[in-house]
Amino acid sequence: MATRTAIKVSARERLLEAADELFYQQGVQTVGIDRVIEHAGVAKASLYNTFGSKEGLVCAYLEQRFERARSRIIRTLTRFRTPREQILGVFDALGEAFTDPGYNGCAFVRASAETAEDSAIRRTAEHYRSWVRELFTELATTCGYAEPEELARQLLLLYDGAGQAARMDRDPSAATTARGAAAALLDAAPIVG
Amino acid sequence: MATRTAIKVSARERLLEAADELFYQQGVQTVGIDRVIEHAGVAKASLYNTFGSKEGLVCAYLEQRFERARSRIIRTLTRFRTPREQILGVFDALGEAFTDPGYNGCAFVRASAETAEDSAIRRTAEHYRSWVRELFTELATTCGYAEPEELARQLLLLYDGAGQAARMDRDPSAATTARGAAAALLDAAPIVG
DNA sequence: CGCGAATCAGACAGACCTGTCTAGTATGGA
DNA sequence: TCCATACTAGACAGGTCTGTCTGATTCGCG
Repeated sequence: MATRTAIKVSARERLLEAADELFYQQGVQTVGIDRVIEHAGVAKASLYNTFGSKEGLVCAYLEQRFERARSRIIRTLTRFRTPREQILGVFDALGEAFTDPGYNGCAFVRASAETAEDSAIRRTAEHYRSWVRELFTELATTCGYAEPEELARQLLLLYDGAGQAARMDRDPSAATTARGAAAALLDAAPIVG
Repeated sequence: MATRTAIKVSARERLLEAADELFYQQGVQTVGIDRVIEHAGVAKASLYNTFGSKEGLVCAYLEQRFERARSRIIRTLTRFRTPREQILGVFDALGEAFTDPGYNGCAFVRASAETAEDSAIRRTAEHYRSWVRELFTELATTCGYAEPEELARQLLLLYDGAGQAARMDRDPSAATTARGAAAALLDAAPIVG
């Protein structure tokens, strides 16, 4: 092996892990650089050499979250065959995430809420958001619904709302509630032809 | 008149107005005390005499928001007669709020996202949230639905999700989308007896 | 061995934060 | 006229923040 990565974890990886824990639990504004490097056991210079700035670290943290969320959802989708089951499966994946005792809401929504209008952080959050929307749109199109975009928008409302409720009410069953509502919307939506 | 309030606006009112603009647009963590008092044209001592701390000011700002949101919703409800129309009317009131060019998401959600777990700010946000949920529950009960609590939870998901979408996608039509989804849920939900 | 890259430890600058305190000013009512 | 109340202006303390910089140390690799 080239650089014994199995034994010694790189500063980059330790920083990302610490950022994930601290930023997600306590918020990207509340947590300072010093807390992150202390938790990671890494020198401050390493952080600035690797990520350039705090904003760079926050974006890397969000991108890592995005990759994980995406692979979790895609993995769930493979368990179902029909697009209708797959749409509802997205809410199952959400429910899985909610059962994590450390669940603290959608990382992208929260980071965006803490950040100014035109930042790179906002753009990263929007990237995730449009991915979910397009996923719903594709699945709804495959189902043969007459207005897949509008249906996808409705499903996204449930998706967002479930994350909100799970956090603010500390109630993981919000995913089940959202799943039930989604099923009702799918039943009610007009099919093409 | 006792203290000529018509001519000179009190420090308290000016502070609340400045807090509303700055905290809502830019976030309660981002905006510092100095910016608030400068924008209000008020001495720092007046802030601490009136509200005790920054947290006190933030809570007062949120309570003012709560009162305004509540009266806006109640005003909208009086325009409709049946409880079903009133449920959908809540989403009309939401749409009104979204058309404000300064709309920047649900103030309670955002303040909560920026704040630690056990703060008075969180409690104020939860207060608002439970009010909305109870309103939906009462209206759903009056409609005669078999499971008004579950239906109210579903409607709250749409309510939350609409605020989220309106902010992140800068799309006021999220209220219309949510209204349409709510109508579908009302049509699909079982009636008692 | 010796080089170079990665990393560590921590001082430092400069800005901003909340909250306290002193001192001065305006004004309405007794 | 005098006093209480409400307010203004701003210095100050003590802390935290981001980001830079210096110098030492580790370690894989030729």
